Order: sequence, then structure tokens, then C-alpha cells
Amino acid sequence: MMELTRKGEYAIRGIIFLAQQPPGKVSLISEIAEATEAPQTFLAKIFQSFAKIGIVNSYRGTGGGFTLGRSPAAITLREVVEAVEGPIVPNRCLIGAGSCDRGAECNVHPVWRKVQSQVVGILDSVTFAELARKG
Amino acid sequence: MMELTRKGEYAIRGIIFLAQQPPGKVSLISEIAEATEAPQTFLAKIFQSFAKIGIVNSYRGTGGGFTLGRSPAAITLREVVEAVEGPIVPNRCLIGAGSCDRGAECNVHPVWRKVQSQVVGILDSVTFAELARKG
DNA sequence: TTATAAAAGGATAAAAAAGGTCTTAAAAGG
DNA sequence: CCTTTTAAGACCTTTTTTATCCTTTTATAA
Repeated sequence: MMELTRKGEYAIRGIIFLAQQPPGKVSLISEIAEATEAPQTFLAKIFQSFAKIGIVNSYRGTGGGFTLGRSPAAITLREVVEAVEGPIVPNRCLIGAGSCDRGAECNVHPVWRKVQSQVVGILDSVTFAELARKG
Repeated sequence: MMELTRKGEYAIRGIIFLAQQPPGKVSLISEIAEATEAPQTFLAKIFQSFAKIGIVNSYRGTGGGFTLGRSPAAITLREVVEAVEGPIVPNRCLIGAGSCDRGAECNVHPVWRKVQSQVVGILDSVTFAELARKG
């Protein structure tokens, strides 16, 4: 339960790699894929979606590639995880009003809500500045 | 991310149902399935696996059915969730030594470890005595 | 302007997991 | 031995994951 998918793993490793490059360095998807041991075309898809939401910048053509969209300290683990895996929601019932008819009288709901807030809190407190630190 | 599967939902609802029955009452799988709105044959599979690990007792033949294997207060939410979903492991790398070659120098691992211990702690603290309470 | 480099986007597909059914066997009671 | 009820395993369908391939678009440089 609660396992990160490969997509999530590749995404995190990819962003860590970018965070470890000298500022301004543009990295090819082929470099990133090799360094993170991720399938290149798959990683490319992930980075395309990251470019759309501003986590990375992408540049086409000769000399193109990817850079981080913000400083590593301004990118949280939560943001990257949710970008690829969707929102952190331990129980379907929490998703939206009406999706669970047991809502009111169900004693399990508050437990999941607690789990959710704890996990979100932890992932929100970790930035890629820390994750990229070597040593 | 972190979503409980239907299997997990049915399992929890089924155990809550049993916990709400008068002590000693034997319930048919058909009753439990109807009450929890779960597919009967699917729920039967889940309860078979629960019988093996002692969460429930099963009785065949006329007058047979299922009862809780222990008092509701002695069954934790964690136990039921892990029985159907497998261990709570946010990152594959935590599963076993050697399954991740990045272990030592990886800064993400401690974060997942923290997530794991928080979630396990919460689910361990909730018993079916509380979950079965009505009102 | 032509060639080259690189990401973007779409279509497809294999593999795995989730979700569920069906059939036969075994146990218990009458 | 007949009925009721779970046990066990084979089987099937759908969805999600994990990719791959091909074409298009954008950018650069000769």
C-alpha cells in the first residue's frame, strides 16, 4: 500500500539530477535518463508535464534541453509527487462531496483524513534543495 | 496516491459489520456482502484469507458462517489493511535490503521512512471497537 | 534556406494489477 | 445421503502502469 510508481521514482530522480547541475546548465533528456536509469521516452513524457506546470523549463532545438523552473528550495517533494501521482488521498471517499454516501456516520473517514494531513505535511516540508545535497 | 483499493474498503466494512453483531452471532457471507454492498464471491475470498490469519473464524455447513476471531478491540485498522493490501511501504526501496542500490546516499529514503512510521502509527492506534461504534 | 537538433504530441501496445466470476471440493447437520 | 455453507483454485475482464514509436513543431547554426 502507498507505493510510489516508477513514474514517481523517475520524476523525483530527474528533478534531483537537475537540482544538482550548475545553475543555468541545460540538460538533455538523454543525459537525465541515463543518469537516473530511466527509460528516455517515458521520462520525456514526465518532463513534458513538468514543463507545463512550471517545475522545469524546456528549450527546443540545438542547445535545447531542460532546466529547473525555480530554485530547488522552492520545489517541494509534495509538488513533484502530486504532479505525477495525483493528489494524496488515502481513501476515495475524501475526494469529493457525494462520492461516498457513508460520509457522515462513518468512523473511518477521520482516520484517513489524519493520515492524509500527516503525509502531506511531511512531503510539504521537504524541498529539492535538501534532496539534492550530496554526501 | 495512497488510495485504498476496493478490496481494502470491502474488508474494512466487512469487519466493521461483524464487530457490530451481537457476540457469538454467526453471519453468512451473503448477509455481510449485502450489508456492505460488496460482491459476495469477492468478499468471500477476502474473508477466506482473514480466516487463515485468525482475524475471523469460519464455519462450514449448515449454521455456518463467519465470526470475529478476536474482540473488536484487539483488531487494529493496520492489521486489516495490511492483510489485504500488503505492508505499508511508501517506497519500493524500503522493502528489503539490496532492492535499492541507491540506499546509502539517497536523501529521499529517510522521508519515506518517516511517512511510513507516521501512517503505521495512526493505523495501529485505531481498533475496530472504535470503528464499529454507532452514532 | 537548408540541415540539424531537440522537445511536443499522439497512437499504440505489452505487462501487471485490480476486480470479479465460476466450478468443484470439503465440512457439518439433519 | 441430501442440503447448506465455506474453501480453494482456475479463469476472465477491465483498468492502470509502463513503456515504445512516429510525426510534428520549434529553435539554432551553417
